[in-house]
Amino acid sequence: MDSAIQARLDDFIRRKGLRRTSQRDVIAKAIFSKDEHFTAEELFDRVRKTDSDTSRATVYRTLGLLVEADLLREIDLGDNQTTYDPNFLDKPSHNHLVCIDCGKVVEFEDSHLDVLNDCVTRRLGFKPIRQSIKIEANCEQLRLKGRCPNLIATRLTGKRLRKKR
Amino acid sequence: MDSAIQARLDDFIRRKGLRRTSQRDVIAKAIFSKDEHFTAEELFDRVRKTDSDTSRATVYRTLGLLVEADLLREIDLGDNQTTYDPNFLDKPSHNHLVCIDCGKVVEFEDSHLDVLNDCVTRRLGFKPIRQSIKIEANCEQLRLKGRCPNLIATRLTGKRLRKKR
DNA sequence: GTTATTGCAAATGATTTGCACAAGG
DNA sequence: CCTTGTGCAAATCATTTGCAATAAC
Repeated sequence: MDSAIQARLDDFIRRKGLRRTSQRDVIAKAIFSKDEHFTAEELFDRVRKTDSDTSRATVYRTLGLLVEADLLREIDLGDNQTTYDPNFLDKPSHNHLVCIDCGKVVEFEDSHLDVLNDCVTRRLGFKPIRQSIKIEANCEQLRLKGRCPNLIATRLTGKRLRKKR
Repeated sequence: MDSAIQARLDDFIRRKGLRRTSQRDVIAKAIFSKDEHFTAEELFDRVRKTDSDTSRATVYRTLGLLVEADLLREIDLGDNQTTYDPNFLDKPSHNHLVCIDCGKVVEFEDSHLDVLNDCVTRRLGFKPIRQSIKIEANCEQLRLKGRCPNLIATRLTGKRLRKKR
């Protein structure tokens, strides 16, 4: 994990009068050693594999902490659980495209979108704080080539495909 | 309720080999007599007040039906429940601005955003299906005048303010 | 030593579902 | 009639919480 992130976390913990614990370290490391999106449950599995006996409750609590510290952002991908995105530190205003066919999530940035969002918001008499754009789309790979490598992987694991419960 | 909507619903029901029931009529009327966003629970209350003894389960099931018929759209306003928006028939590509201070939701349309979304999606090699832009913002009313009429109403009812559960 | 943190299991809250009965076509 | 729809209560599922035990500082 980037030491800059560790520093920001330490800082946040100190300013809040909280405590640095082994569980929090383990969780933060598990998160920021990748740039993948994840759900609480996925993170819990990852943490469990790595080492400790950190509990599910602590994972949830730490996630809340990291979101508050703005090291992590909650995003909504349309399944019914919160997805966490660790990439806002590097790309502060990216957005998400979700493939309806295979569930793949693509991040993108477009400064034009930012500008327009800003304009719209001010025009309506508000001060913009945060925007989230989610585009749902169909896979061109699938349409053109009749198959999509990601689709197969997704179907195998059952992960991340819209689960209309 | 608009007879065009009734017609579309009838059509959908017939094509699917389903049945027109009094409950479905009551629920559809409750929804489309207003242009307000609502949650399942709010709709259930509304329906209960109007007349029948329609059950919560039927409300949920009918909501699913109407979404499938594309007469209604699910949107995510950041509280932890699905909000339903009946205004996509009139404004097929509007988006939502949510005031962080008072919870007010403002609908807006901006053709530039549509165009850009479309470009971005194609650039990434996908076929755009649906986009949802949610802008979170601060109330200018509150900042400039020190008060916001909507805030007071919201606090009184406790409805629709972000409920970080 | 205090006070924050953790793990556990039980609680929550929105939504879904199984089933026996009721009602469209 | 035959099948779909409904109400009810119980079940789910992600997430939160109360509480006694544990660990930071």
